[in-house]
Amino acid sequence: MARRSSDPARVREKILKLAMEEFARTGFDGARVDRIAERSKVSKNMLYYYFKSKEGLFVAALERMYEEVRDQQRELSVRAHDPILAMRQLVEHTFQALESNPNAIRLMNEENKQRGRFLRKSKRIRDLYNPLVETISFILERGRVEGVFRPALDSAVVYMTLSSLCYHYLSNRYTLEIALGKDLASAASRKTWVEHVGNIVLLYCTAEVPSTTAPKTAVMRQRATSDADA
Amino acid sequence: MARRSSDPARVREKILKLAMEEFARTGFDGARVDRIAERSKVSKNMLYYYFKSKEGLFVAALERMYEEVRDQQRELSVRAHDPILAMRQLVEHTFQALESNPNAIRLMNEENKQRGRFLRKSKRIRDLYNPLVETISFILERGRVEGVFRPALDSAVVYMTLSSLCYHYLSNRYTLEIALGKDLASAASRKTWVEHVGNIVLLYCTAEVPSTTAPKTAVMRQRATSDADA
DNA sequence: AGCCTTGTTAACTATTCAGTTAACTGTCAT
DNA sequence: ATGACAGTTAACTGAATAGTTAACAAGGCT
Repeated sequence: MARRSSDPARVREKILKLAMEEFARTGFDGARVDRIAERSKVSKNMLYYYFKSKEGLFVAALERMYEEVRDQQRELSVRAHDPILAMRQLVEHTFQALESNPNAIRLMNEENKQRGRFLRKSKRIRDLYNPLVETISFILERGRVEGVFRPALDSAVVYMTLSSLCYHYLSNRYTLEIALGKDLASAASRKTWVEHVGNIVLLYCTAEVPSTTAPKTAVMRQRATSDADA
Repeated sequence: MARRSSDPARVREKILKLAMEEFARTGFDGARVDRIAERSKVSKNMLYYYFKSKEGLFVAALERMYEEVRDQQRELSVRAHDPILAMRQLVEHTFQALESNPNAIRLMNEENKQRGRFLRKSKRIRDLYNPLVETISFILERGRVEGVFRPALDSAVVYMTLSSLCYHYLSNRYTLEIALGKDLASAASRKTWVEHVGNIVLLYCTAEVPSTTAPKTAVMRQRATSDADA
């Protein structure tokens, strides 16, 4: 026994991956250290060897998740296009990113449930900037210069608006379905919602540059295709 | 021992109240039956006597929470006023209701985390309709008749929009603060955000009734006071 | 060759937790 | 009055859980 695996880094990595799954699936309190060990096919003490405690492992999982999200958002480069199209693509990208990474939503929810107590423990996470906000700034500036967006738009507000609308739809699917008696899981519902989010964000960005009516017309031309509305 | 309390209903009620606290604070997995019993100052078996199991207690707590939320929303009667003002008041009310009832947010989050598994167990909850959607319908209709809102607005979409924007701000405060490096807890931030949500929703409701420009002007007059934006 | 360091296992421990049991106590209908 | 029933308690049980220990195995350094 105690045979040496070829590659310790890989073992650590495997534990981390399985931990992310477990923590995302069940939350911190629901997660079972034994289960993570079993699934990683290493002895439980390995988790303690590499991560020191259940909390240590959770923080490591969170950090990794944030890094993955950042990398995913870095890959986005809608920057080339016209601002209205770019903003619409950014909304779509944001929604798709969240949709395709449910673990990220669940881990963030867990973190909020714990009132940010784990975030406080990780300088690493606190230092991880969010490239999405920069991308938004870029698009807003471009739009302002071209005269399609109003001036003095705050990228943080735009970020919060679009991410709230995308995130909540996915994160609170079950209670929303109860409140509305609608199915939100279907591809059709999702598509309609994403279009709605795009409309809303663009409406906000283009509204009231009182001298120009041109931009608004542009948005609405696109809106026409989508607005049967969920 | 085994002294008889004056009022069994009150005992049951006390257990339920403390259970709501505990489940909201720590989630289902983090909640401790012993702790609820201790705080309710009854023996643990009382919880099992009245609610059968930890799950039974959780479902009862959820049901109660939904009833409270519904009652709270019933009390709202912005119906009298002009539609634009009414919508703005409705947004404010929604935000305040969520803000003043953090347990509700936490229990709903828990329910979503569990993929609606407890909702499925409670016909009671599934039958609890949400009066807010009706109120929105009412305001939208009024607005349509008066020509300030566009026709064919879907109340469910308006509901999802405003509740996402209010809920997410409160529910995901910690991760949002990390992403943006801003304080969202201050009264000032909250006020600005609520105004922003009002603006966005009204923008959506009033946009593109192409013949009339009057309503838009009305919205914007109000917006002027608020839009330093978060 | 020998030994220190890193990686690894299996078995153990102490505690915590959901749920159970058995006994007891007032109250109310007969 | 009496006995069934609803309400209540304290103590118990068995399983699960986070974390620990001791021993050991393979490379690399001297």
